[in-house]
Amino acid sequence: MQARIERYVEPALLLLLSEGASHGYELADQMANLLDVERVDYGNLYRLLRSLEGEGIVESEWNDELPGRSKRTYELTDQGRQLLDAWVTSLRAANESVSAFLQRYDERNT
Amino acid sequence: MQARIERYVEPALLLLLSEGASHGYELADQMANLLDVERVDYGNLYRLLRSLEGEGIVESEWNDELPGRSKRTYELTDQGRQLLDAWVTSLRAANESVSAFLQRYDERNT
DNA sequence: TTGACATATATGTCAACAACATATATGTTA
DNA sequence: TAACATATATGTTGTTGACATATATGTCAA
Repeated sequence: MQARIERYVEPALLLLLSEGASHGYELADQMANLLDVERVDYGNLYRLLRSLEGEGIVESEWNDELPGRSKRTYELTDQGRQLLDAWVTSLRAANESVSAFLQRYDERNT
Repeated sequence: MQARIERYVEPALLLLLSEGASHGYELADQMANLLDVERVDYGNLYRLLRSLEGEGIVESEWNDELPGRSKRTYELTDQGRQLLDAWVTSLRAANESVSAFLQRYDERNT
């Protein structure tokens, strides 16, 4: 039993990319840090990135200039920034709903 | 795109039952009110109730004393109360995670 | 120089969850 | 007696996330 926001990695991804372009492997680290979890699943993250690219939310290109092997670097599109804003609005509403829930619980368990 | 807590109806159900025994059809109304949604899906709610009964989280019995057709009335077990407590702990953590997320977003969008 | 490990990207599989449709029984009321 | 509300229940399906696996390349120590 573990309360979880459905598709939470998606807004986390958008937020991180809104702070600067990055690539999958690095995003996974940043996200684990942001969400305070052990680590996020690489496979699903890469799939999500490709899927978002298909929808015009992010854009990518291979980057060979950094040391190490080639990285596919992603950045947000304008549409992606809009989607992040929509997520934030929605997450605020969800958070208020949960706050109301917890308050109702606490009222009966003082 | 709609931020949603996974299995949110479950803790909502447990909270409502912790405030008093009830039956499925009535719980659906109370829950729509609690979660501030149009309405919850009856089918999935009844299935959830049966499933929770199988796990010893709730107990039920037919109640013919009220007017109208027979109702299967559910109440929480001790195990159910413990599960509610666990949900609350977990929801608090999730809420704090989302709060941190929103704060980080707001910092860059003042 | 090779073996072990970290970095980096990617696909395959599967169970669960929620959305939506449908079925059935019974009570109420116009 | 027809329409509607109450009440419980099962069937079906797409999406999501957990877990497993594959592949390529860079780094570093023995």
